[in-house]
Amino acid sequence: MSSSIENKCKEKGVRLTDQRKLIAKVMSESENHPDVDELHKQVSKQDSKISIATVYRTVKLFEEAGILEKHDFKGAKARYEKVSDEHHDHLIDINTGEIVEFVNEEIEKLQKQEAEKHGYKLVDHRLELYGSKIKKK
Amino acid sequence: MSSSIENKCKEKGVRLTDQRKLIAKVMSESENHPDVDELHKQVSKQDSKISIATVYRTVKLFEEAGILEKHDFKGAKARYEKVSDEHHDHLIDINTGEIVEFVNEEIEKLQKQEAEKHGYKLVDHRLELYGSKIKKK
DNA sequence: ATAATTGCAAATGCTTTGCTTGTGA
DNA sequence: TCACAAGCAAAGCATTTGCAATTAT
Repeated sequence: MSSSIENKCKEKGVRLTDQRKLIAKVMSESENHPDVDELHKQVSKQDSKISIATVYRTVKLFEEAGILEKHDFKGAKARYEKVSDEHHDHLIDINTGEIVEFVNEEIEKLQKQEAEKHGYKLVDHRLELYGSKIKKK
Repeated sequence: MSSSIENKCKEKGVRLTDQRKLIAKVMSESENHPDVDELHKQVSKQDSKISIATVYRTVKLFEEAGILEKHDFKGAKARYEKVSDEHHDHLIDINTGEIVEFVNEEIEKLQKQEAEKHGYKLVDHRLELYGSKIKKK
């Protein structure tokens, strides 16, 4: 069966090679925003010949096609996730690197207002929260 | 006379060399969040022998001493600004790279709440707005 | 005096690219 | 078929680092 990302490739007319199908599959199933190295490690399990250059080229291609989203979190390598229907921001665990996704309409609205206040149309934004787990007693 | 950053260096026991004094002076007077290359270009006007490596080492040192703040805005090289008394976030003009600083207590509060909602103590955050100027008619 | 700092060039880490061979539509 | 993609190694870019010479305290 074809992965959700593979389907998006078909919709967008992105040519499907074995390598791309594999990367699409791994990213479709991934829940943890892998970086390129991790992704390469994963796909290598199924195709030991796949080159890291191909992984780089593919994530870039998918990003430009609006299929993957790239994140440059503080002090870390670029990480990728599949684009989802609704926008969300990220809360990053500074101890484990674990990521929690969240949606906060109130903040979204205030951002737009803030930009307008300065005479700007809000085109894009980046909101990242960095925190440490509060331990339960 | 000594610049504001130079004074901070004295307070924090950071050894002052001619190169550091110069970088301190330029950054103290700078209003536009320069990247390392721009900064190197500026200081080179007064000391043509200063090395880019020294500029890199110095901004890093100043950052670790809490004197400068580093920003990795989307798709650009690292830019630096002097640490100011009150925290602020940034609105970046996607056409010119110009930066508008803003403070929004409401958003700050909501960020803290959002983190807590997920069981995290908010330790740090990054909020960047990217926009384009609305032209007046 | 002497531990820290500089300048230089080489090394690094991540990412991109040129080129030749291979392949999907 | 044949424009496009893959693999490899080399190149690119921002940044860091080893080392010998220099300097601040």
